[in-house]
Formats: sequence, structure tokens, C-alpha cells
Amino acid sequence: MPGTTERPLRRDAQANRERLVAAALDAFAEGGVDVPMDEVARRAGVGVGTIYRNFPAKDDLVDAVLEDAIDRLVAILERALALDDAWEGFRLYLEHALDLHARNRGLKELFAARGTGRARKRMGPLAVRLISRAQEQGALRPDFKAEDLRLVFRSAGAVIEYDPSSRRRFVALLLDGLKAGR
Amino acid sequence: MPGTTERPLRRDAQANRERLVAAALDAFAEGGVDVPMDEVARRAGVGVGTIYRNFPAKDDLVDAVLEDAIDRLVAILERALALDDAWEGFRLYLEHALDLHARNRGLKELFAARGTGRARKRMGPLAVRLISRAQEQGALRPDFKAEDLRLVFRSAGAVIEYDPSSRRRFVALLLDGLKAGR
DNA sequence: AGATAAGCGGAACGATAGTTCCGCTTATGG
DNA sequence: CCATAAGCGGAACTATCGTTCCGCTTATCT
Repeated sequence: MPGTTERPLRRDAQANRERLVAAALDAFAEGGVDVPMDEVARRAGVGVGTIYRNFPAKDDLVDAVLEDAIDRLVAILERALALDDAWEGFRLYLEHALDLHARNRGLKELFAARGTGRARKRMGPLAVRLISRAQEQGALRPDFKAEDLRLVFRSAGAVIEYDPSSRRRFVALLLDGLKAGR
Repeated sequence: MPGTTERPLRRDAQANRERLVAAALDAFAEGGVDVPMDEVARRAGVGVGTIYRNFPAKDDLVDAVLEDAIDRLVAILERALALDDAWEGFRLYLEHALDLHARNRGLKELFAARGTGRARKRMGPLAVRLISRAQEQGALRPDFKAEDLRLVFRSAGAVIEYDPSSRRRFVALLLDGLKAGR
């Protein structure tokens, strides 16, 4: 069991796999996760068959791309936690994470449909810390739950999809309503 | 031109048409506008051909159902405008309209994708009145625009779709942020 | 009741997806 | 440089839709 012998990929195969994930990231960002596999293959300069040798099904490719997005979100979370002012950290996280969503149409769908498993595991603890810290400092409403973060992203994501230019205004509105003490 | 002779429908055809719209309303409410035509036909107890004799394309059926939904929303708007307290009217409209959305999955998609033409024409003026009235009474933020109503519905719709039980809480949050004077 | 045309059901069609398969290409190790 | 197997491309298969078509049914009128 500890030695699942994993022969290394041929050099060209390795390169293809990388170009594939990059192409999928771009394609999903532009057109959402519903872009056809043929389109992803075309962008990567490979045939569809190559996709399926690396990823058994489309969902697996989507997962791989999601994993990449999670990396970036975790980085933002860590940056937010490094700030002394917890409210400022909370605000910074929302602002930057939603900026990512605004630039990546697929990301919203990814987190809306999936995003429960891997994402929660890696981001959940950090987010909980961000929230409770802001509440301890008396800046964030005490009745705000960690799960509510998903509602915030859902609602903001929908707004962004409809009219990206109103993102800042909407986020400001939400934050205003989330501040502690009326 | 003024006399486009319109022979009346055969009695059974008339009944079928009505059952069809009702079935479509149900089907869209449950499964969204993406339910197959076969499913709508099955629910109505007719063949797909019958749908296409009444509605040239699926979009036309969707429009017919949307028209019905608009009727209800207009009724709610009128009820809201009848109240003396403009803020209370605004609140009542949001509450009831979103309750409709919560019960009808298709409605959200309908308004998200379409809803621009017919809906705006019939509901727009009433909504504008509702808003400016609330602003004149000093209850609603002066910078709230009529178009922002769409953002409110978008965001709340997304929340409802994810977790219907958090609707009231989210609407309260939004309303809190929309109240005039901090 | 019988003639007639409006109306009907549902098989079949065309488009678009995701996925599979197999003959050819090419990186790799000796 | 050759043998070999890993890897590749993309045609073809399957499933799901919206939509069309046509032979049969039935409401309507005399």
C-alpha cells in the first residue's frame, strides 16, 4: 500500500498535462465550466483523447483547476490573518477573493456546484479564525456564522455576474450590514 | 390589418393549452427552465407536438409562463404602493416578491436571463414610484437606483437557491444596509 | 350520422455534449 | 540507431435536447 509504484510521465506528456490545466483555467475563466472539452483541447493544442488520459472525466479536470484556485484563496486568507486589525483583514479577504471571482467566471460556478469538499477542508479553519477574531475584537456581528460566508460569496457572485462594475458598491453594502453594533 | 380573423380554438384544444401553461408553471417552478419539453408534455398529459402547435418554440412557452408571474408581481407592487408608510411598502414588496422566487426556481432564471422586456415595461414604473416615494419620506438611501433592484433580486435569488431557509435573515441584512442615514 | 378539417401523439431528426477507441507517432533506454 | 511501449489525435459512439412531421383521432357543423 505505501508503494504504489508510479512510473514518471514521459517528458512531453508532463508538458502536455501542464498546458492542459493552464488552458482549462483560461477557458473556464472566460466561458464558465460549461465550455466543451473540444474547446479546452484546442486551446491546449492537444486532442481530446489526451485530456481523458490525464483526467478520467471532466469533473476531474475541473477539480484540478479548482485546486489551483484554492491555492490562491488560501494565500489571500493568510495575508488577511497577518493583519492586526481583524475587521480590516475580513474586509481585505472579501475584497480580494471577490476580485478573483470577478475575473473568473468558472470560479463562481465551481464553488457554487462543488467547492464543498476540498475547499472547505483547506480554507474552512482559516476562515473560522478570521471570523472569530473579528468578532472578538468587537468589529463583526456576533451572530455571523462561518457558513454565512458562503451566502456572502453566493450573493456577491450573482451580482458580479450580472454587473461586474457594481461589485465594490455591493460589497460595501454587505460589509455595512455585517459590522457589529447596528 | 385590423381584422386578423382569429378562428376560435376547438374546445379540447383550449383546455389542452390551459393545462399546458399550468404544467409548465409547475415544472419550471420545480426544476427550473431547463426541464425538457418531454417532461412538460408528460405533466400536461399531451404529446410534445401539442406544445409546438401552441408555442412555436420553447422560449414562447417560457414567455407565457413569465407573463403569469409578472401578473402576480404587479399585484404585489400595487399592494405595496397602497400602504402609507413607503418604507413598509418597500419592505413588503421585497419580502413577498422574494417569497415568490423562493417557491419558484424557474422564476429566478426567467428574470435573470430574460425579464428585461415585458417585465420592465409593466413593473418598471411601479417600482420607480415605490422607490422614489420611500426616498422622499427619508427612509431609503438616496443613492439607491431603480436598476439596483435587479441587483437585490439577483443576490437574494442566489442565496435562496443555495439555502432557502436563510432568506429572511439575508433580506433583513440587505434592508438594514439600504436604510437611509447610516 | 357523415363529412371535414382542426388537433393530436410520438417516432424520428439534427445539434451538441461527454466519452471511448484504435491505428499512428515519438520519447526513451540499451 | 532500433525496439518498445507510452502517448497522441480525432473520428466515432452515446446520451440528451429542441424541434419537425405525418398518419390517425375527434370536435364541430350540417
